[in-house]
Parts: sequence; structure tokens; C-alpha cells
Amino acid sequence: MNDMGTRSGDGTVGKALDVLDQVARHGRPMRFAEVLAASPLPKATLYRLLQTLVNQGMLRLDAETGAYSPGLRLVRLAHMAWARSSLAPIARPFLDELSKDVCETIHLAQLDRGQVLYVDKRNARQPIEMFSGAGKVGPGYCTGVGKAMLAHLPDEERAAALPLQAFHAHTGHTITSAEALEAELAEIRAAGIAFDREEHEPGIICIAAPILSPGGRVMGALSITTSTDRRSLEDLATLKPRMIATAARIAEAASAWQFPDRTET
Amino acid sequence: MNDMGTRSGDGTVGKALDVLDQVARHGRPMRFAEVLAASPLPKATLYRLLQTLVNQGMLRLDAETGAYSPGLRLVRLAHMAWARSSLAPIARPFLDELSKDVCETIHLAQLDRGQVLYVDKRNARQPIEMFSGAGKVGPGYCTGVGKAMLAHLPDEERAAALPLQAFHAHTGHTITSAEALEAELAEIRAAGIAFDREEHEPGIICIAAPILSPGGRVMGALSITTSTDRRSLEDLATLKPRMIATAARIAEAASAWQFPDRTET
DNA sequence: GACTAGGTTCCATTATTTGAAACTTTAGTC
DNA sequence: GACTAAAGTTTCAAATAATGGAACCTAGTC
Repeated sequence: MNDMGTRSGDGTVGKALDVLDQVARHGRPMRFAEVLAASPLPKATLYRLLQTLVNQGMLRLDAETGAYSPGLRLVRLAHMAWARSSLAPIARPFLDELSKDVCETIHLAQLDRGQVLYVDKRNARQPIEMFSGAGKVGPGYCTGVGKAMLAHLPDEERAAALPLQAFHAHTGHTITSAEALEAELAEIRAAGIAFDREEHEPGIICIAAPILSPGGRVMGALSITTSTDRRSLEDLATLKPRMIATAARIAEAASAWQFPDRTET
Repeated sequence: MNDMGTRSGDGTVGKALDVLDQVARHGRPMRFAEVLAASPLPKATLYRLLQTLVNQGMLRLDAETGAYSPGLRLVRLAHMAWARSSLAPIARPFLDELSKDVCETIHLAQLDRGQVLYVDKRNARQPIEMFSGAGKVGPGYCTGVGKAMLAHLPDEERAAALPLQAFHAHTGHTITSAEALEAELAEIRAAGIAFDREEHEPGIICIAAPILSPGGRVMGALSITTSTDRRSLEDLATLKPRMIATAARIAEAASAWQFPDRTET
């Protein structure tokens, strides 16, 4: 039972996926030398790994520039992941309804290794942009959905997730220590709702509710985001019952979809 | 020399990705025994591979049921793949414009191992369903976009792609042999446009144009789909100039976007 | 309570990965 | 255009990690 960093260590496959992540995370195509510089692996090893990944369609190697970018096979795989392992398909009707009522940006998120993974989104007015929402990642410690989810994690998992937070001070309101975050999470747990008080971006606030399974496990969270010049925090707070109710309905739909009847372990 | 199926053979990583595909392709969560039955790998090997994939977040193992489903890490990775390696972000404004003009379903697709991978979509009227389009796969030999892309593939790649086609007779109009398809592709190449004449679904027709790079390489294709009771094929054919023009503009935008900057220290 | 099928672990064997170094190609410079 | 540095590719013996048959659990069944 080592399990120290939860990350790499799973042999060749782990290394290959690390490389894949590396290339995917980087904002633009990477040349071999760039990947090499960013990786602890020796030249030859990296070279063969990249070759394999390209061969498998997980990476694309531009013939002209010799640069690597994430491959389309990922898109294919993710479609299934999103359609089957995320809350998005289940939550869709509820988000639609909520979106029609409050004309603000709505996010549906899940937790992935301590980070917020947005799986669906409704914009205030515009037609929905496709992947622009789904797949995007955000910090856990300074977003409404992130804190809502972290707050309701079992102690053990929360303890594992906190060290993964960057605690970068995006604004003057950002929580920048694990201790302060723990205190905030306790409050959130008690209140049943979380707020983002301009902790991620100045002028941007949000209210977020966790989506909890009947057994009390966090499945995800949803949030309504707005800006300080449109609404106040107090104003947002009035949406609390609405949020809680929607979260509950999503949770219900999700567990109904899972298996007819099954509570905790 | 070997290269028999272009597939697996890349050592452990290849095997792991095969397993991942297996689980993702399957419509619902798979128990260990199911995966085992569908895989050539021996029990112990498969077991460790699945463990690794779960550990890496590529698969999710439901603690209650012991069933595997695609993991959320894929969604995260795919977001980057879609945003950076697909035509979708570049083509978006052009699709929007086209969508506003002709009120029909529009698809943007790319080729992935001989299959059609839809990367974006505009519905006739409804708000866009998110992943419903992006990530979905379809057959190459009996869709407009599929044929448009196959037609413009370099000989060598086309020869590699044809054997991957299923040639299943979805309707009475489906092309069911490689020879017939080759003939059709030649025509498409000459005409510069492709049609789906109820080859995939009865009553559904479409017009599709390839998106070709300045160098003549296929980058993707776009299509307008409708049903026989709304429009005729002749009617659709009138959209040809519009399709070609839009495809050209997307190609232009894409090649302009290709190499924004070059070397770096 | 014995049986069976699904799931997990063991461990000697073997194949695969490894990585320093040599080599080839490409891009940059004088 | 020859020279040089950097990037990219291949080699090969050593070492590590993957393999898979079989034994071992565990939970559900008759």
C-alpha cells in the first residue's frame, strides 16, 4: 500500500499517459525537443513512446512541422466517457429548465483528481458552444463547484485532494492555504451551499450546490455564475432553494439511472 | 513488414489502449468477466491492465457493481484534442453562417482510421446538444462526408482505408463492395462533391464537400443533411456552390492557422 | 455445506523496455 | 557552398517490467 502520489508508476502505460498529458496540456503543438525538455524520460525512451502514441492515434504528428498534438482518437473515446460516465446526459433536462428560468451562465462539474472538470454548460443567451464547456478543467480551491464538491468528499479523499491544490492567489479574495480552505469547506458543508466570492476572477461570483447521491457521496456540482455588476452575492443567495432542489432532482435521476435500488456499501 | 492491421502490436501501451477501446465501445459498463471474454489477453494480464487504466483515470471502476466504464480523464484530454487538433474551432463561424442560411442539419467531420468522426454539428433548429455530435463515429463508405473524404485520400491511404469498411447494407442503396465504392469515389473526385442517396438510412439524404488543404490533402468534410420528404436530391444539389465555397473558406482559415509561430529557444 | 463462477494474487520465466552512445538528418551561420 | 550545432533517429547489451499458468479467495447457488 504505497499509493503516494496516485500518479505515474504504473509501468510503461503510466509513462505513456504522462507523455500524452504533457502534450495535451501544452497549449500548442510540441516538437520532440520540447517534450523531451518537459519530461524526465531519456531521449530514446520518449521517442519510442511518442511513436507508439502516434501509431495508436492518441497523438497526431504533423508531417510538415514535426510537431505533436493530441489525436482524434481521444475525441472518439471521450464521447463515450462523457455520454456514459458523466452526469451531463442525466442532468441535461434540469439544466435546460434552470437555464430558461435564471438567465445566467450555468455549469455542471465533476471532480477529477482534485480538479474541477466541467462536463456541461449553459450560456446566458448564446447557442451552446460544444466542447467549450465540456472537458475544460478548473481549480478546485477557488471555484464554487470545486469547493462544493471538496466539502462533501469523505475525509480520506478530501485529505488526498487538498495537497493537489495550487493555492495560487488569483485575486485578493482567493483562499491560499489548506487550513483556510478546510475551514471554508466546513462552513459549506454546514450551509449546504457554496459561494465563489470573486476568488477566481475579480468581478465574477457564483453560487454552487453539490450533487449528492442518496448515500451521501458527491457526484458533482452545479453553479450559477454572474458578475458583480449584474447581481450581488445576496441576490445570488436567494437562488439557494432553487439550486438545492435542482441538485436533488439530478441526484435522484442519476441514482435511478444507476441501479434500481442500492444505497450505501 | 508486419503491419497487418495497423492496430495493436505497440507493446503494452497498445494492449492497454485496445482494452480501453473495448470498454469504451461497449454501450454499458463492463464487468471483468465480460472484458475478459472480449479480449485475447489472459486473465492476469488483463486484470493488471485494467487496474493500471483505472489507476490512471482512463477507466472508472464502480465500487458497487465492479463494472468498468470510460473515465473522466478522457473527457479532459479530449477537450484539448478537439480544441486543438480538430477543424471545429476554426470552422465554427463558417458553420454558424451556413446554418443560419440553410435551415438543415450540418455536420463537420474528419477521418479517423477509415471511419467518420463527427467533430461538430448544427441542428436544424433546436439548441445544440453538446457531445451528441462531437466524438460520434459513423461509417465511411455510406455517408456523404465519409465518401467525400475517402475520395480525396492519397491512393495509398485510400487503399488502406477501404479494407476497414464494413460494407454492411444498411439500405437497398448502400454500396456494398470495395470495387463499387472505388467507382463512386472516382465520380466524387471528378464532381468535387458527394451525395448520400439514402445509403445509410432510408429517407435521409445529404450533400457533402471535402475540405482540402492548399496542398490537396483532405482535412475533413462538411455536409448538409435532410430527408426525402423535405427536399429532393436535385434540390440539395443546388447547394453545391455554397458548400464548395464554405469548404474552401474553412480550408483557407485552417492553413492560415497552422503555423502561427515557429522556432523557439 | 459443497459447488461454481467471478475476481485476485503469486512467482518463475520471458519478452519488452531501457538508455548511453553512435549515427543521420535538418536548420542555421559564416 | 562548406561548416557546425541542434534536432531527430537507430543500435544493442543490460535490466527491468510484463507475462500467464495455476493457486487462491469470495460470494452467490443448489
